[in-house]
Amino acid sequence: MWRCSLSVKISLTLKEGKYLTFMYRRQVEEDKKATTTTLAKSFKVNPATVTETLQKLAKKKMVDYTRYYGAKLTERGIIEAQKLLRKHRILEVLFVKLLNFDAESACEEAAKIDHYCSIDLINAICQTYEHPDTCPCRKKIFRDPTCIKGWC
Amino acid sequence: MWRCSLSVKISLTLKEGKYLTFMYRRQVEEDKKATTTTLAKSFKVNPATVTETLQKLAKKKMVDYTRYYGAKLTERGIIEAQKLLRKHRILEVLFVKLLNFDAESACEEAAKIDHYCSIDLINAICQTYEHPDTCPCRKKIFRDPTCIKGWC
DNA sequence: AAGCAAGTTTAGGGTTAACCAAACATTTTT
DNA sequence: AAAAATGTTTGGTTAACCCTAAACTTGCTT
Repeated sequence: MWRCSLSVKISLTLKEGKYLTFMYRRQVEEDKKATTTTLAKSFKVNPATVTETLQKLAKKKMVDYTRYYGAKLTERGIIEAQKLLRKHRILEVLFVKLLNFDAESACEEAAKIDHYCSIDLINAICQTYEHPDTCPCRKKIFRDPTCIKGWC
Repeated sequence: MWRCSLSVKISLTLKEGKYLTFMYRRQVEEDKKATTTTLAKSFKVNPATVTETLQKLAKKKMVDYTRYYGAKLTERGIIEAQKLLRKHRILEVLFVKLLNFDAESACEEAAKIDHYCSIDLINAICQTYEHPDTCPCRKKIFRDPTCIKGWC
């Protein structure tokens, strides 16, 4: 949830968020393109559904979408994806460190709730675990400037 | 998510779950009735919406609903409400003990995600905190028979 | 360069979960 | 027994998902 220059609140639906993080992993972390078909297979939906969601994300300025070519995350899209991935990965850290979950279960459980967790909650966990910079499977956890390290 | 005798999966929507726990607190913990108006005010919705939801809960055998009289949780409704309240309160324990949240913030954060948390996750937290029997505001946390205490 | 296959989009739907307003029905209160 | 309060029905709306089938691009192949 953020505001653009004209103070219009824009928020992402659950699936939109999932698409964004999926695209981020592909585009930024793996330098591969996420095609309509890739997304469709991955989310087990009809390609038409992917196109629809991509167009919605384009309306929200999260991706640059070109018909038949594909979609690329915008600056905003990248920021949102990083926020979501941060939530996801901080939760994974919690589940592994506190509950001794293996990385895979941690990921599954995190995926169920990451979208619904507030930033405050995530920041509190982040602080408790001393601002970890990687998740259990070594992927990067992005910094949130409002989540400040204690000055000790 | 459970099955009735004919193996038909029945699950509760987010709001249905919220109604159930609200009614439980009223009916069982406070011995007051939850009227349509009470629910409508509490959830800030039109009374018509409450009636609709109550009827859906009745179809799912979670409440006994009588027009103009009101609704009472059934045995199943009580069980479901207890499961949900258990999730909610275990999360509260986590947030207070691990993150030093105050009881109120813990409740708010728990409310955002309790519905989406799996039983496995909740049980793991429950075990980590040694099967607490009360939440931060002293309300009862119900036992889940599948959440076994370590035999040490 | 033309044609075809693979991939993608459009068009037109469908479902479910939440809502609401207004008219109507029932209780309760006075 | 009216009036007031409360509850329900009716007939919508919106948003988030999803789908099939037909039409369209694009790029590859010959």
